[in-house]
Amino acid sequence: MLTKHRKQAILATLKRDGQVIAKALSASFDVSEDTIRRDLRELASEGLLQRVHGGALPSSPAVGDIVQRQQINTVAKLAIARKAAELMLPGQVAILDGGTTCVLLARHLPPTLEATIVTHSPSVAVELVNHPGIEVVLIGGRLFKHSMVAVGAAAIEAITHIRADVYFMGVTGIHPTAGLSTGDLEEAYIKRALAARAAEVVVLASTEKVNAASAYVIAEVTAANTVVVERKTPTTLTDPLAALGLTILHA
Amino acid sequence: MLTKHRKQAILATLKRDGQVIAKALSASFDVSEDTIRRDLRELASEGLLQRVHGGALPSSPAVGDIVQRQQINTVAKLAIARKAAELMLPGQVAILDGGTTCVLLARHLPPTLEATIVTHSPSVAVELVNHPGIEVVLIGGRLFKHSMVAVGAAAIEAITHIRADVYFMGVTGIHPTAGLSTGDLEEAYIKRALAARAAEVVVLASTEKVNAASAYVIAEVTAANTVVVERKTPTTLTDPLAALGLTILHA
DNA sequence: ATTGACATTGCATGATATTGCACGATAGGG
DNA sequence: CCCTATCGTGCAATATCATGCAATGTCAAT
Repeated sequence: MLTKHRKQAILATLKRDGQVIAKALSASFDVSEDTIRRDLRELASEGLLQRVHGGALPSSPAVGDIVQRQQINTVAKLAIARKAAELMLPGQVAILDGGTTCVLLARHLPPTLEATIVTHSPSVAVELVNHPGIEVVLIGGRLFKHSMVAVGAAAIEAITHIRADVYFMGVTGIHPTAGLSTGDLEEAYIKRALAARAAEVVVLASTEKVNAASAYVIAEVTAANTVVVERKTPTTLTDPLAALGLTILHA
Repeated sequence: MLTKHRKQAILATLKRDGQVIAKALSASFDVSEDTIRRDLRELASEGLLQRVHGGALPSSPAVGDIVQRQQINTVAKLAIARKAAELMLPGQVAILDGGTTCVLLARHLPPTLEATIVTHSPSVAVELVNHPGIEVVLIGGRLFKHSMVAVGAAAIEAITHIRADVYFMGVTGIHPTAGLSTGDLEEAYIKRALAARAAEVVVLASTEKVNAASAYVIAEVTAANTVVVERKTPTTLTDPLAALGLTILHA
């Protein structure tokens, strides 16, 4: 058994069980506990796990949780959300996508604003319950857990009964030729349906999304779209989009 | 069991239940109460929880909307929710009402349960996102902010496309002659529609609801209903219902 | 094939962490 | 006010740890 293989196996076990115990590893690999301890120490120094008395734990808590995604790139997302919130006008009907940025947008709507928000995200809905002036319309459907939004035929059907002034869309990629894209097919359908029902589409994206493309295309990048990105080396990153006639707002 | 793992589990339990009891933790982790006390002391010194006699409470009171209502009669509601959670069977399709008790029910579903939950409450939906085995179907519609559930024609229409095995219903009043009632007309319509689409209806109510009546009637009290109430002077309070042939479960 | 540099491993040893128990102090309910 | 459950502390037993060192294995150059 090679050292490297053993370390890989340790990491695999850790990922599977959420923890590893030195004694158990020693037995299963048939090496001394000292060797395991050495392995764990080295893996810990590489940041691949977190050493604790008796074994080890994952260095970063379990992934996949929306709470966690919420914590990455918070500053940029907050800036984008604030900027986008300014675009809402009193009396408008706006569609809010799922995703952390849209939750932040909902949180930062002006407290005195009177408007209607349509959303297929329970998180956004919960966020808006305490806002006195916002009427909330919830789009139902099967809940896609990864991004926590309603998808599927029921959602598509419900969307056809809506007409909105503006749709705040979150995307995974904005690419000059690949267009607007996202990582899930069902979500792409939903976003396309929502975009079709709104007079104006505002895309919210941090600059890391610009020039990136995901598997499922939502729409072409056209002059009709407004993109809100954070202010960050604007010339280099947004030029490809500006060339397409997109309206670009820097947060 | 690693010490750190145990502490994480304590924090998770605390987050889930809103409180932890030293003795119960000692039993569930199979360590001495001293060890638990030490853990709680250390977690408290890190500001992760607040130590109290007999156990611990969250350091910062949970934020959110219905949290305030959630804090009244918590013990009874929690007991009811736990009892009702036991009624769920694998593979079933269940409808969950809005309301704090149903959120608690969602939170206490067995982690290994595989089932489908239909709900018109974004709060319940959000609660279930991290449950690996539960498929969530969201009923859309206009959001009634007071109780934070979807209501209106769109919701009624969506409900007609559902057939469920069981409907866990929250009510404001259970009265021998006035029947099951609630405080909002729209909600009453929704509850009636949901009840019509479920093979079995389980009413969740603390004893204070028994013999009370609100403005809008949902349904008559019939032998077909099961009522879950907390165990509290059962003879005096539930007798009027038992006389009607209701199945009564004491939590 | 041999040699030497280097990595890996297991063991011994002293250090540290964790745990359960004993005992007196304290808090809460009746 | 008393009684009981819970608490905090000191202490001893055990488990786990880090380190040094010697034995063994690996591999490339000769």
